[in-house]
Amino acid sequence: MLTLPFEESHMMCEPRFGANYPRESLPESLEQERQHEPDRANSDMREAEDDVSDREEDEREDEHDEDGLPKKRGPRKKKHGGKEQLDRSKLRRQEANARERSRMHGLNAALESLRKVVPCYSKTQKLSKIETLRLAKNYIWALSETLSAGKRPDLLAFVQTLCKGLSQPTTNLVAGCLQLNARNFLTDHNGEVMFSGRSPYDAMYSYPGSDMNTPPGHSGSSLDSSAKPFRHYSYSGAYEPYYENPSPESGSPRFDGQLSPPMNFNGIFSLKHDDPPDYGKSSHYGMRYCSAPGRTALAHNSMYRVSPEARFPYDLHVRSQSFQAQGEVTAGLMLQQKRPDTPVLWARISLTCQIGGSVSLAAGPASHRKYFLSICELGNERKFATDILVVELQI
DNA sequence: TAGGCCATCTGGTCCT
DNA sequence: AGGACCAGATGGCCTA
Repeated sequence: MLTLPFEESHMMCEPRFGANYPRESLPESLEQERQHEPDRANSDMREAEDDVSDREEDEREDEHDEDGLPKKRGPRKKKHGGKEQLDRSKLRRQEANARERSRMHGLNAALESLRKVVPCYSKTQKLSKIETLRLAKNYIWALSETLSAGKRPDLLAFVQTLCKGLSQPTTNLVAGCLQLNARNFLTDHNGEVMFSGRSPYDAMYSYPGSDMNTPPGHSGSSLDSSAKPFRHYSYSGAYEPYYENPSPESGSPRFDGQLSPPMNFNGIFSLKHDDPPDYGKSSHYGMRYCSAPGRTALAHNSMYRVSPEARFPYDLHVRSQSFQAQGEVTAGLMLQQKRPDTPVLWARISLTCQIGGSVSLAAGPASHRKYFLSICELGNERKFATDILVVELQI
């Protein structure tokens, strides 16, 4: 960013505007403050210190008290020696700057490694330092709570704990990050898993059945309707070392310092950042289609409507009227949130078509206001139109 | 354009 | 004495 090569650092060491900011122009009060509270002196005042220190020393020689006697004073500062000493002083300052720079880089590196082990790691959209620290604190807290509870927590409670004190954008990010991982385990209205695809994370890390891992007596959360699709907690990877592997040091691949927590391992950010520039900035949301190269657009005039079940202050917009469907197609549906102050924790979307073929529901992070539909096995060369699009959002 | 975030410089303080 | 650490100041970049 502003990093300059060390060779150029001497340019930065020059007084930035102190040289052009004569002390005579300082307000008297500031000048007095500077003398009596050196720790609060502004750096611009400090800038010229080197240049004026000798002059100050000379001026003090003439200071006398009310009785005309020389003021008592402490040990006098050593005057700058010759040019050599001045150069040495500058050199030491430059070295100190370099050390400080290096120290801050180390600090930033540590912060970066922290970013990688808290939820929502993204190379392209980094959490700020303060948000990283807050999220890390919340994450530790949430995991500690989970450990002391001895059972898998409610998703909502977990997310809420994670998001405490975070800014709204970070809150959205975290919530969305968690929920997108759960999209493959969503259930339809009958409670059946409709999408059996496996995410890269699933492929890498075996996922325990919730029934096997639910401690006795844990009959689900009080938010049954909302939590139902997430009975396989997407964020369970964070707990799996605890549930599956009693010893965190026993070689779990999840926290080897190389991988982000599983909840980040689903490409949500790649989706996000692969967006065209105008996509993310658009205030209107509609259908968006992401198809692999070579896939053919097969259908047009898809019709959508929000079912009466849609019960929230959202608008549904169709961005495009065509599907590209051959083999598997992923389409994106975006919703416009009328009340951005109200966090939406998850979305469930179901889609039926006039033609045959399996249509899977999908869901995404409501907080990102993007919902990706997976439409599989629609068949080749067959046009179709969607009949009903049901969107449910949990607020 | 204001505000947030950041890197850097800088001097003071503490520690070895 | 010198390095580490800290906090204030400053200016650049980015975004709403």
